[in-house]
Amino acid sequence: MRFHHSNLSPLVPLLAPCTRPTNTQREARIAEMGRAPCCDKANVKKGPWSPEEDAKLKAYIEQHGTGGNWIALPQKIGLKRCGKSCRLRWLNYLRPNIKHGGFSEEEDNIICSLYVSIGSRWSIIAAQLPGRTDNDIKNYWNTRLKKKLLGKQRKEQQAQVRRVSNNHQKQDVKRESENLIVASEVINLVPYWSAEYSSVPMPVTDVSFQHFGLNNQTSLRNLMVNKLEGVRFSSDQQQQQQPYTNACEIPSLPDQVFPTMVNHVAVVSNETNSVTYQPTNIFEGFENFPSDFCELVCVNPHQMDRSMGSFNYGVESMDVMSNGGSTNTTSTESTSWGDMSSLVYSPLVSDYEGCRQGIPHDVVAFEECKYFGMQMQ
DNA sequence: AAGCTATGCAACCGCAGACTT
DNA sequence: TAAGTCTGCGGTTGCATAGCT
Repeated sequence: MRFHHSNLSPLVPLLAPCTRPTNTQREARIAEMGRAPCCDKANVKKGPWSPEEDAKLKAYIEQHGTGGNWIALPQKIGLKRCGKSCRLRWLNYLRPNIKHGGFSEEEDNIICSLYVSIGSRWSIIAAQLPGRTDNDIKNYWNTRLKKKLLGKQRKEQQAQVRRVSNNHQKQDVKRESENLIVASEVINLVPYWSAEYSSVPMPVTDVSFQHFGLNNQTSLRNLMVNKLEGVRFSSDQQQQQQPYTNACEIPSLPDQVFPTMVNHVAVVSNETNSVTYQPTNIFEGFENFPSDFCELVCVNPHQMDRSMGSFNYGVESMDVMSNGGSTNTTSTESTSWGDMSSLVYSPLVSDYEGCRQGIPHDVVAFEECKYFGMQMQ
């Protein structure tokens, strides 16, 4: 266990008298007992970096490396900066081969495609774009790309509303709305690993990506179904106990799979804390489901991700109950990305820090891909 | 030219998880 | 195994500047 004297305020004796502590004393005690601040905030400089600071940091890291300890780094160099600040400056600005601005159409598509698939996991997205930082991509998405896509999305929706208004049969409206999902700009993005983007290196893993993109209705449906399926919505108990260890094992889902999700819901009584099951249509209240979903996917995929997450939690509770109240180990799998340790590394990683100290980002992406039920070969 | 608003981007913050002792 | 420490991530903030009135 490491002990930093700097964490202890010299003003506070270790055996303080039992009087009401001042704020300073309280903070010092907290520092003693719990998590220490990463740096002495009173003595660190904040704000933009000067060229001199940049030069010092760059020169030191190029010569000695980070030493695996960002906290100690600024002291060694003589910088009055927080270690985290140094790390950020290096990763986002000073390290070699960083590209700033000037995102190409190709990069736009990659970002959008991945955002739709995995949400705001910028580090994973950045790992697929050599020279780009997660911060850069995040900023680019928030300031430009999102607006760009929203503009296109609105046009699509307006055109679609006109088409749908001519269709009076409910069934047809539903089918049409589903097509809207697929037709929307975001969904139709060509998957970045397709041959069309030949200049972008294909991820090389044991399992190569083939159909990650949501470029057809089946993929989209599978995305949703598998996300739900992944939390054992199916009545197939055998399948419930067998998490997919390989995306190849994800069964192709029959067209009738949606009706199986119209099932039962756990109702918790506030008074007795008992749980009962009531038959329900889980899409109740989602009469506009397809278009709602489209909006989530196209306008705020991250929100969709969270929405699906709440689905997960709801379903997990069913899982627990269906086991007679015993904890079900599989429920963890449905909320985490699972154990990735057995998966292989891919050479397709950004070069810095040995892929951020060995985190196989594209493997994470693969896991997520698997999680979302994307098809792979 | 001055003031206001919108935009872009660098940097900060807090949290979670991994690692270490 | 528990608790301290460090790193990395995503969300947010604040400043500089461009564009508009």
